[in-house]
Amino acid sequence: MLKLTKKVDYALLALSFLSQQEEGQVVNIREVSEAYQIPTEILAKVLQRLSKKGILQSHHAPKGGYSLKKPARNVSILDVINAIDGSVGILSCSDGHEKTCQQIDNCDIRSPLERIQGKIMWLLEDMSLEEFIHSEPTTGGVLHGSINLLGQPR
Amino acid sequence: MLKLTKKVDYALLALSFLSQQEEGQVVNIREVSEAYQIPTEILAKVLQRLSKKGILQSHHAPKGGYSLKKPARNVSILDVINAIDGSVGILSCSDGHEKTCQQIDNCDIRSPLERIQGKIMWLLEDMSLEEFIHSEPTTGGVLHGSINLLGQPR
DNA sequence: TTAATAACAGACCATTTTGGTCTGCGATTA
DNA sequence: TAATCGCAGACCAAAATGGTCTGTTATTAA
Repeated sequence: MLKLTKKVDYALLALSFLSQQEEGQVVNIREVSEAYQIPTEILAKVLQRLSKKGILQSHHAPKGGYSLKKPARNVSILDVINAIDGSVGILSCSDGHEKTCQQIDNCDIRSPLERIQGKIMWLLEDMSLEEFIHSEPTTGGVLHGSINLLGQPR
Repeated sequence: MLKLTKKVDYALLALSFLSQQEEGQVVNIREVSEAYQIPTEILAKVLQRLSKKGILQSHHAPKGGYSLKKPARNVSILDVINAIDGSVGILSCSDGHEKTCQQIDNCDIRSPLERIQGKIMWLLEDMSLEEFIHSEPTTGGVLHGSINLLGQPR
């Protein structure tokens, strides 16, 4: 529920890794997969999609690999999620095939949910890969301690 | 991706329906399921959980049913999601069993993701059921006019 | 007192989504 | 021209989710 897929995790890890490279440096899949213990085959797919969506530049040759196509500043987290998962949508009926939704006729919650969804998307759109990567570490054990991020002002 | 489950949809629909009742009025599962075409058995489970979590009051008798236990103003959307799905967490490794995460040792993205998650949770916590229900309708076609087109169809 | 009503409980199965594997092809360059 | 790398898609396995089935328990009205 509201969870990112592992593929998005892998994408963000790889992008993080690539961002740390020198300008123009290419990195191949194996290097990334070894750095983070990600199965190469699935990482390959992830990077392919990022490349197809214009986030990565691929160098299709020996000594080739991938590099960022745009500055990390110009890539949003939403871009990454969209590239990998298709699209973000908290509504379970927002798959473009609304006919399948039994509740569509008298659905009281659609527009409120759209508002929430809009906020989430704005939030994801608003954070660039650069900002994401240089995010200050939070203090350890946050997640299992108490989710004290809750009260944190934005 | 980042999608709410149908059970949460059902919960929100039911809560919306219950909010529209007069004070003290109880509604049984069948009435709700007919109003929205939701299978009664699964709706039963959803309402049971809401009741167990203190969001609904159950009346276990003939002519019984459910009613809101607290004013809609005092129930957040996050409360509802937590009641139904357990907990919200965008991290795929945040299940309390981190040992299973291969990337934990050199994970560059954990704390940034925690920040995003915190923001999302704040947003969900900040919206009450009352606000949710009385949300202004968005102009038609928002979903398909813009949001949905951001990613490729699957 | 008892039968009807409605919630409670959990095992169970089906479907969908996701993660991951396997196989082969295509581009580039040393 | 062979080695290295990405590209592509079929395919399978595992997990999450949606939904069904069977039965139990509490309350009330007849």
